[in-house]
Amino acid sequence: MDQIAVFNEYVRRKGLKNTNQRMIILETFLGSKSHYSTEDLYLKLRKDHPKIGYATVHRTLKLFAECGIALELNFGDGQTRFEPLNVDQHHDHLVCTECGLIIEFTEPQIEKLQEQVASKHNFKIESHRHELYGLCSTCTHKTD
Amino acid sequence: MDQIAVFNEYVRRKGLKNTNQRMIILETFLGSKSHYSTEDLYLKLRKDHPKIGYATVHRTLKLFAECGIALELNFGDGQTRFEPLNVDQHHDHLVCTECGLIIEFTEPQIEKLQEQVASKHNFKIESHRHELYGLCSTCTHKTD
DNA sequence: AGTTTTCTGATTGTCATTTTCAATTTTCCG
DNA sequence: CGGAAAATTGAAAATGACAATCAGAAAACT
Repeated sequence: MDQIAVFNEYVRRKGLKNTNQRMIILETFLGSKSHYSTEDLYLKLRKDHPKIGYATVHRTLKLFAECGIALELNFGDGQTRFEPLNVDQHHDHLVCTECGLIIEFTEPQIEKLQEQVASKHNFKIESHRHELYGLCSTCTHKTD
Repeated sequence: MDQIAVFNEYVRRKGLKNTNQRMIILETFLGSKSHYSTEDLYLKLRKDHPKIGYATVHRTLKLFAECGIALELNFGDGQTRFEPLNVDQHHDHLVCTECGLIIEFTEPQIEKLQEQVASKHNFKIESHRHELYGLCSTCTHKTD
């Protein structure tokens, strides 16, 4: 079941409606590897679909997060970002504090250790977030 | 060197001033295990020190973060929290999405794996953040 | 003590996000 | 199909956390 199917299923189950705007937003959202803020996606959409409002983009992104096909990211810069989420393949992030580059990584061993930590505290993990902040290889070698 | 000393040192080095308000805020901040938002700390302070303004609390917390005796936390609920930081002992967080309980944990092996991930990408870690969200033992057993 | 510099606190500004509401669109059912 | 009911849209305004402003107060320096 792909993301579009998940979304349609969610819409049906919740008695929501399937609109043109939502489909356009979903397709644009999925068709990129980026980590979009509402602003980013709104601006990108505006080129081809100038009628779609900011509020709609924002509400739709929240909806994506709600139904599990998008993940809300917050790198502490005051902008919530959303990334397309593939249920099977979770990943975490390396964030360059200099240039903003975002690298994704997975480390199954860390995931496993997390589970151990959680069970030690009788804690049931629903989600997690793991971000490493620092300098990417390019910025490390820059002379400021 | 304890946090108060670190702060005083920082103030001296930067040519800042050592005011009553800052000392009161620092003591109150250190004297609790909590993870304060500006609002939280402001309200707590107001009981004994109603003259201290919100802006001062906010600026002072930022100052603490700047000089390294506090850590800014962002659990994605739109509120930045600050926690007293002991330089020697880093820890991460388990956050209960139901009741807001925050448990601290440390896992040296995870730290080590992080370093490996970073070096794989020629990335130089400056800081990181690792949070596990889910249900604490109490909330797991609640019947909603 | 006097001067200079920083700090304080009330207020205002800013910016991302959320809500509002009238008009529109979709879905459902006859 | 057609029309009612319900949800959605988009522009605009509201909200809320955080940051900046500024005149008066306090601290540091001489």
